[in-house]
Amino acid sequence: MGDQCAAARRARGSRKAPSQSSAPEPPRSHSAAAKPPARGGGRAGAGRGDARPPGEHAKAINPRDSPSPTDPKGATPARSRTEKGPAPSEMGSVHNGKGSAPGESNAVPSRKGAVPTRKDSARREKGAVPKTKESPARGPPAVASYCCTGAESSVGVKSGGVGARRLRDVLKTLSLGRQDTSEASENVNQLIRTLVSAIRARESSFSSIDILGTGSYYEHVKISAPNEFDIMFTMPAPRVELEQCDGSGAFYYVRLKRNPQGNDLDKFLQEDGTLAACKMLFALRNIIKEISNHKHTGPDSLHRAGSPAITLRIGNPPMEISVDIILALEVRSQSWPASTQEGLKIEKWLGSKVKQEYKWKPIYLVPKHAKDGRVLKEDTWRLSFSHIEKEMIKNHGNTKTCCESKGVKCCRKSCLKLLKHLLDQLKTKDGNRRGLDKFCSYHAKTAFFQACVLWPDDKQWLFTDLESCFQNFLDYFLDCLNNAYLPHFFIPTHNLFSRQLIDKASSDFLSKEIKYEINNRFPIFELQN
DNA sequence: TTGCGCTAACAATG
DNA sequence: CATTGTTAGCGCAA
Repeated sequence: MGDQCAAARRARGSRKAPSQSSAPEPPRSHSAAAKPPARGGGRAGAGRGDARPPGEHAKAINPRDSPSPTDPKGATPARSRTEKGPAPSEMGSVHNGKGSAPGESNAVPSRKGAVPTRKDSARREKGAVPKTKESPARGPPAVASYCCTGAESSVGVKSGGVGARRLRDVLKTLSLGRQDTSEASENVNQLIRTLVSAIRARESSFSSIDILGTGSYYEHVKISAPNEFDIMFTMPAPRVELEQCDGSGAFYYVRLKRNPQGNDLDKFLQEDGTLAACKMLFALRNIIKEISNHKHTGPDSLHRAGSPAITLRIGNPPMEISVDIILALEVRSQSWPASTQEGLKIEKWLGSKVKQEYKWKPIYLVPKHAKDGRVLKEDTWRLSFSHIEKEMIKNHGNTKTCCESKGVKCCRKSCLKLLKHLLDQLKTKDGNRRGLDKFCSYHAKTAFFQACVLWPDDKQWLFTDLESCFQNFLDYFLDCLNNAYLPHFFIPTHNLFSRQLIDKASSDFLSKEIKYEINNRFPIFELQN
């Protein structure tokens, strides 16, 4: 999926010289307790004293724990920016969202929701970095934010400093063009409307499917180009019984509760009474294939084994769009499975009321093979919470007015976009080698939600603190990698970074690459896509 | 089913 | 940098 896109455009350089700037230590600090970190970020350094958080912090800068500062030139400066480099990107990963992981869950570290906290990070990687406040880690005055190069000056640059400015410039290049979006959405909507009406007419079992846009485009966090659309075809299901089929708590066998008069799904039942995911997917795929006949790519490229999606491609290369159709059973009026019990810990962030409302919503089941060791179990279904994820991203503030025209703008979505972009670029650069192909945008999204819980307050995500917030977010992501622990947001026992899913080598490699980017002010962001 | 009102996000303007 | 106009998506009601 994914790919380049037209985009190469934009990007121009022009940014001011690096000057110094520095932000007075970004507040990164929040220990798990979440203190208000951010603030301060760039803006004036005013009393740094106060701004700094308690905890450790210090790392304010870049030298973060990375073992090697990689930074060659000592402190600094100036980086050459290559302004133009090709580089297609896009995380191709939209891949199947969550990975499939069998039961794993390996040890879930005890820190439950808490998450690592930067102390953890500090300590891993040799204790080297001191992190106490005044003594920043490595010698140099580290100061100043990663953005600034050695110079210390802490003078604040207004809004954040050079680093912040660069990040904002990067964000700008990630935004979707209006014209492209307009054309893409029209084509996609047209396609979907056609498909749905044909499917409804052609197969009575599918007569009540409905459309639910999910994924980054509909969450407004799509980056670079409107070239990937995820659309669920939801199908109301009668009451069902779920039988967990592995230890992850994400995969299930589905049985219909007795229903005297039968129902639309009967034809997809197997002898043991379970609902055959494969059969349903197959039926859907056939209809889609007939309808979209030849027009879109060849038939068999439609569906990747094990993936819940049927992928259609429309348009031509410069602006090719991939549309993922995902069949989903909608189960309502049933409480969520036990494995979700400890998940969705959003009380402090969005509030218990909101949580309760979410819990009343249906859950979805998408056809996806569970992998047990090396055995593929077919006809299993995976829980999907795409609708809630979309809702949370849309309504992401601790206060009601977050990001409203009248309210204060936060940088949550920006941070997520930047992380996605970073992963995309790294994958592109390394050609998905060294295991980077195992990472997908769902990891970024999950880490994002966890970070929102870790730092629930809007004040911890002020847009003016973009730079330090992004730093903190990356630190958290690195912690997850290093601890091999990134719990699924709704199913905490499902560890997306378990060693079974992501081997140590892959995770160490990604971790190293990210640290390098951090320490060198994200040279990879200079590449154009 | 259609249309209205609202929001988020672009894009142009100054 | 703030303002304003435009568009897509979405929920709601006629």
